[in-house]
Amino acid sequence: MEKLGKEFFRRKNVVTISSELIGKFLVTNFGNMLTSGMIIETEAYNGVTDKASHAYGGKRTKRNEVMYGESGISYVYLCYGIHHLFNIVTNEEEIPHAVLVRAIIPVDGVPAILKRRKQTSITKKTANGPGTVSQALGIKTANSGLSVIDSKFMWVEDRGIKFPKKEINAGPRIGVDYAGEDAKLPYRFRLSDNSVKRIMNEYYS
DNA sequence: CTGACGATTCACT
DNA sequence: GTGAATCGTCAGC
Repeated sequence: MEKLGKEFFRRKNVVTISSELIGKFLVTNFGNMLTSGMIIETEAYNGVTDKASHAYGGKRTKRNEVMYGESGISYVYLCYGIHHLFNIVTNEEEIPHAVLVRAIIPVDGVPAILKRRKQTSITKKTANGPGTVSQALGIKTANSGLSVIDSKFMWVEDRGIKFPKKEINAGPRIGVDYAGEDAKLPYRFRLSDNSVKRIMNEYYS
C-alpha cells in the first residue's frame, strides 16, 4: 500500500493518468473520520485545447485558478447549485490539466459514508456519480486547492490491485455535449461492470 | 448589478 | 425517459 506522489500526477499525459487511477483508492480524513473508496470511473480534461475543460482557451477565473497550480492539487467546484465535483490537477504548473473522479466503490469508513449519503446500506448507487462521490467522502468546494500529495485530509493510495486492460473501458465523456467534437473523445474510463460486480460482492455480499 | 446556466441527482411515470 | 431542485460563478451591461 503506497501513497501516490507528485511523480504520478506530474506526468504530461492526463489521459494516461486518468486511466491509471482506475483501481486506486481515494481516501479522505475529515473530522477524524477516515473514508475511502476504489476509483472505478474517471474523466480526463486536457487543458486549454479541450473545449469541455473549464480552462479551454486559457480561461482563468477565481474558481478555476487552482487548475493552473501544481500537480496533485484538488479542484472542487459546485455544479447545478447542489453538487460538489472533485478533480485532481495534473501536469506542471501553468498547464491546467485535471482528472474528474466520477465513481468509487466505498471501502473504508462505511458508517460515515452511509450517514453522509443518508442511506442504510451500500449499493452500486452509493457513489456512482461525481456528485455522490464527493458527498460520500465529505469533499466540499471549500476543499478546493488542497493537495492530495501533502494534505493530511485527502490522498490517493495504490493498494496493489491491477486490472487487465480489457477490464478498463474508454468512451466519450458525460454531460459535455456543448464541447462539439471534443465531446466525442474517449477520455472517460470505467472499470467493467463485471469487475465492479465482483468487487461489490467481495465487500458487501 | 443582473440574469443565464451548469463536467448532476433523484423521484416519478 | 422526463423534469425539478438550487446557487455560485461569470459575462455583460
